[in-house]
Amino acid sequence: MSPAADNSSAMDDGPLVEDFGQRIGRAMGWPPMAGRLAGVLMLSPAPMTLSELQATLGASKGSASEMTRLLIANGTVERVKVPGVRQAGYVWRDDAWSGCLQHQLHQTEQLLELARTARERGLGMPEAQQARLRDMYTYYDFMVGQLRRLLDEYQQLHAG
Amino acid sequence: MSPAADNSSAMDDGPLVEDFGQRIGRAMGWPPMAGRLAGVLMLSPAPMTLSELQATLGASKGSASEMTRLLIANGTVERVKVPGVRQAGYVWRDDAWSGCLQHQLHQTEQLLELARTARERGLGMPEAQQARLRDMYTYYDFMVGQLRRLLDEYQQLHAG
DNA sequence: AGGAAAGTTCAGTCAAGACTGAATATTCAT
DNA sequence: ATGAATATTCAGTCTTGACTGAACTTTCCT
Repeated sequence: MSPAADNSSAMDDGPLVEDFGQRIGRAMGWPPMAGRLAGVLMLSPAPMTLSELQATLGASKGSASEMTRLLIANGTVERVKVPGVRQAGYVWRDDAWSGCLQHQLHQTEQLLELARTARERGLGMPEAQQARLRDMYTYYDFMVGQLRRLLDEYQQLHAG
Repeated sequence: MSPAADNSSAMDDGPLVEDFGQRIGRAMGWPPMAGRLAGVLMLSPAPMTLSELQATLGASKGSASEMTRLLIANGTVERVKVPGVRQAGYVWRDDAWSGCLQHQLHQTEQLLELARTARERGLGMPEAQQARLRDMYTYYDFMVGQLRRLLDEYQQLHAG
């Protein structure tokens, strides 16, 4: 956090952070800046304030704020407040990856929902087409069930 | 295919196809047009030619061509050729969804690779940061393993 | 072989969406 | 309560990437 935050040890993770940014960001469907932010926070030894993040990323205040909120919403970052210190700190969560998995599950659930309505709307169609829609439903149904299981399993492993 | 392809039964799946397009396309990281194409082919009773697709989608020739190739590369669509007929037909594959899962696995493998190099590059860092990079590696390692398993399992179920 | 139909490529145009920054709202030490 | 520090919002700008269409290459019937 502000007073003691000497990030000298993190010097020149730049390229690494950029890679993270581009690739994880894209994989998660985030804007690039969110990925870079994730990279920075993942490698920061201490919580960072908004303005430190802004400076490190070379981003605007608005961007830093919005991307931070996005990562919080996705469960990878946590906001910590120290009483007596005005500005909040942001940290990479220990259970960040379980948050990612949860996110993936959620997305898949949306598609299952889509498949369900599609199957219903397809009831008047010839059998061949209905079969296609049924396949889709079956697939997403399978995936949702399995991802739920994976999430459980991962959380078990990670609790110990 | 051309001569017999009377798509009248498919009339006004339009909205459904649009939904598919927007949502599946996005989920898979495809351009919207690829998603719409997937929707059209999934609901088509017979193989469709490039120009039929172009007309149905209201797209350009170039777009129809490139999006078709993209779906083929992703394993959801197949190109069928009938000798004596010049133009090729395009069909939604029966094992399309297993192709999607394969794609997801492949993407995750890329991230595992990223995590692996990150972990190596982080060897000089303080323990706390190394732990973060190890977590990331552990996560993707877990996911790759599990997705491989899921792919197997899904293919089993779908063979019968 | 010849050439017309089919398919691909890619430079250019256009639209979606990421980022900025200044205006606005909120917070909290005093 | 007050106001200075902190954070959010959003209209406008700029970047990225999707789509078009015409020029080019390939295919394969005759």
